[in-house]
Amino acid sequence: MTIEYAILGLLSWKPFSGYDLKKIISESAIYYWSGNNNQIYKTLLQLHQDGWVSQQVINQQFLPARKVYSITPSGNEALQKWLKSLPDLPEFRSVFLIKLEWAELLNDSELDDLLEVYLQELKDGLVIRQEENRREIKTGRSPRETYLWQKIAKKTISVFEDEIEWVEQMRIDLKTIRENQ
Amino acid sequence: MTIEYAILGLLSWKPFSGYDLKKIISESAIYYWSGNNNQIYKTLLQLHQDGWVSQQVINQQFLPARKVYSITPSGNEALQKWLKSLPDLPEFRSVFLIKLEWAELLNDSELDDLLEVYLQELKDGLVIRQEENRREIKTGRSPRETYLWQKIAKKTISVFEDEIEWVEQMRIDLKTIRENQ
DNA sequence: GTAGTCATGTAAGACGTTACATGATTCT
DNA sequence: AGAATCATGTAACGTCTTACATGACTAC
Repeated sequence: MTIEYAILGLLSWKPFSGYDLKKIISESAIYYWSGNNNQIYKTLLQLHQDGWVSQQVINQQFLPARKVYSITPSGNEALQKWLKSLPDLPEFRSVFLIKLEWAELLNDSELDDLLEVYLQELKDGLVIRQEENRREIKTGRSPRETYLWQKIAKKTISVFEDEIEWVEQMRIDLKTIRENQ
Repeated sequence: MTIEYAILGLLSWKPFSGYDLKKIISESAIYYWSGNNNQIYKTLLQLHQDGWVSQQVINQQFLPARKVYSITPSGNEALQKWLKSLPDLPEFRSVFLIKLEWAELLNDSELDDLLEVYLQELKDGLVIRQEENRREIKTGRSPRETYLWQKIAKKTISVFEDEIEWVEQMRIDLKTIRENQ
């Protein structure tokens, strides 16, 4: 389970409640999970049972009690071990690519429509990601960390920028192919 | 279920057996599923029940019977409808990015090791993808399709190339950050 | 009064992977 | 002798999402 370590990593930075984590995970592009309650609250229970996090219940006047989790020394050890473990290759999952593969079943204008709609979605998605990054210009605990965090942020937007460029080039090329027929 | 349509798309190209599909899906980068038996054989059963594919049993001398599936007119209709439907945004899932976010817990040489190992994995992965593309230089049924198929193939390798470049730039930058301290 | 935020949690189901099971042939 | 290929399928399990459930406060 990698969400286990994703949460552990966040708690190594600051203590958070399940509710906080849910927000972070559902709003950040690098955390590719939906950020649903079930997964987060169950994972926190698991982490607590493993002794990797400790829980502090904070009662509130008119609101439900907050359960704030902090990383423990053994949790930190587990996180370190994971950080040093063999990294996984990234996965680029594009259902659009699968659609494109069978685009021969579409006529020229249908394909154009598909590309246009996709392009618009990408551009909207890019704006959302750019706003997400602007909202939190995170300063790290060291120049090295600040650099890495900026590099991560830039990566999430460059994936979209590259995809937009790729589609735009495709539209140009398709026009040329049609003219040469 | 998108694997349903992924299989339907392949069958719109040529008839295939479950065994054939398993191979294609597990070896191709754009089909991001593992290509396990369970999923494929169950999906084919489903597609057959829906009347989207037809089955032809081919008995063989010393080998188990092959069940070859072909797309039906209603399957083709369903596929067309799917092709024209709203495309999903691509997902870039990188566990490495989550690791990098907490790399502050590693010292300089540990981070260097992580980057080096990751880079090596990426380079190995790139070679595998390049070989995959070289194995089948697919010619489409039209210049348009040939172009699209090449564009898809190039995309699967450019994702890796971009990632390699990104990591290499990071190594250079990290060296500079250390020297300026 | 309707929707959103804060805050927890559970139930049901969809989706995906690993591993098991069979059995003959062919390659090293 | 052992492993790989061809070819089907099932069982068990892990992961992930959607939807349900509660309840007070706040903003429009």
